[in-house]
Amino acid sequence: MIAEDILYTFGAEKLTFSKGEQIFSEGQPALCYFQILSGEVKMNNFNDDGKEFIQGIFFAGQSFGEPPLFADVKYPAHAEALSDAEVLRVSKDDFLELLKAHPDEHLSITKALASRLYYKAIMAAELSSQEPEHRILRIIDYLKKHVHDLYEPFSFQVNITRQQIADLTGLRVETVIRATKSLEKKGELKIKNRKLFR
Amino acid sequence: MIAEDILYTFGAEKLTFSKGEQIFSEGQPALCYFQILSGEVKMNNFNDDGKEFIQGIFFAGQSFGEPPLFADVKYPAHAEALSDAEVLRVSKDDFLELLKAHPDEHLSITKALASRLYYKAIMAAELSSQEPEHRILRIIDYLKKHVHDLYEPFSFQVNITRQQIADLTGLRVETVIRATKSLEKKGELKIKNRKLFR
DNA sequence: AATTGTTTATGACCTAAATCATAAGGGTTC
DNA sequence: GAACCCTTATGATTTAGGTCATAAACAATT
Repeated sequence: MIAEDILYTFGAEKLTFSKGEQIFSEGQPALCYFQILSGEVKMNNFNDDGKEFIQGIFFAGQSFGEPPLFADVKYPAHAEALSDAEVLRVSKDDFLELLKAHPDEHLSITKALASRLYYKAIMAAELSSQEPEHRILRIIDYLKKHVHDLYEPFSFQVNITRQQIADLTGLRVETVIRATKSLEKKGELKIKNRKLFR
Repeated sequence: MIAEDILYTFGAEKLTFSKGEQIFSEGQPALCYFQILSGEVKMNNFNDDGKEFIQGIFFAGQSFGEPPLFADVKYPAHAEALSDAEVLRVSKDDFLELLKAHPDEHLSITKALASRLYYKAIMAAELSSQEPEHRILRIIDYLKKHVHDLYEPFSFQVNITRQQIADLTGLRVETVIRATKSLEKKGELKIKNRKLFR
């Protein structure tokens, strides 16, 4: 996350997207840096039979879609506004100039990439083999700890749907519903009128 | 990948590991930057029932295990020498000094992180749902294109075992063996005395 | 208040991949 | 060259999770 005023001095434009709107698409060349001012953005893929996989959900203050700027590849996923959202956009060239001019901001981008890589590494190991219940607890714990900074037991009300959990873990809704019930029985989760707590 | 001489000016030590030796372990705090001079290194996890998942395989010239240096978290996986290997090691503090002093090297690290993130994003979508045959072709294509820079059909002799493919994809050896046979029938792979070609 | 759509819920059934067992080929070491 | 181990191979069986169908709870919109 880069300080707003710096972004503006490097030609940032403020864009607004309404809920459900596409920000960029899988396969497009990466031309811009994006940073969220307000709202939420998800990055996702669809496999051959239309099933969605959510790569990640991003919140105000976070940037997204930078890796292809550095790696010179096409976007590996779509980006879509999950709610009405305001986003700052900086062209690739300006962005690279900015990093040169502000080493401390460069470092903060590197840190953001590193922590996403950390999350992906954990999820990869998890997705590869573990049972549904493990996978579900892992994203919930990730959201709780790394996104919402909560640590008290059951202090976190899961604010995404069972369907979104399914799309983040590669499971099916029904499986998520059954697994969360089973997790409730085991005391790992609480369910208060349909809302999950962890 | 950072120029060797620069690493030495920042206190790099050359370490040698023999095949199978552990370089660091999951859960340890990340204290050093590592870059491979010769040999191969894999990063891996083991799940509750002992099944291995290979996060990635790294070759001469590549660095590994940097994300936790930036993200201030513990190692999410083990690192083990796949062959006898020589590795340069720089302490975290020296490494961060190095990045400050050499913005261009910092950028190359950022690029390395970005391209790994790209790979992880693709594999995550793949792992989440696709059938075994898809998954297998994806890592093979990744190795062919991004690691060995080959593009001619069947020019790439897959140099990892069926077991390692299984550990990279989260499948079982038997499934990999059956799927590769089926892929050969479909003309996607060739198998010449047990070796896979793509 | 009625309508429509989304989210959660549950049961029945089916299928693909894991599991288990067993073996043969090839490489390495003593 | 015997012993050992790893890799590839194949068949039989099991099972977890996907698939399909159906519905109730709730939210949003008219």
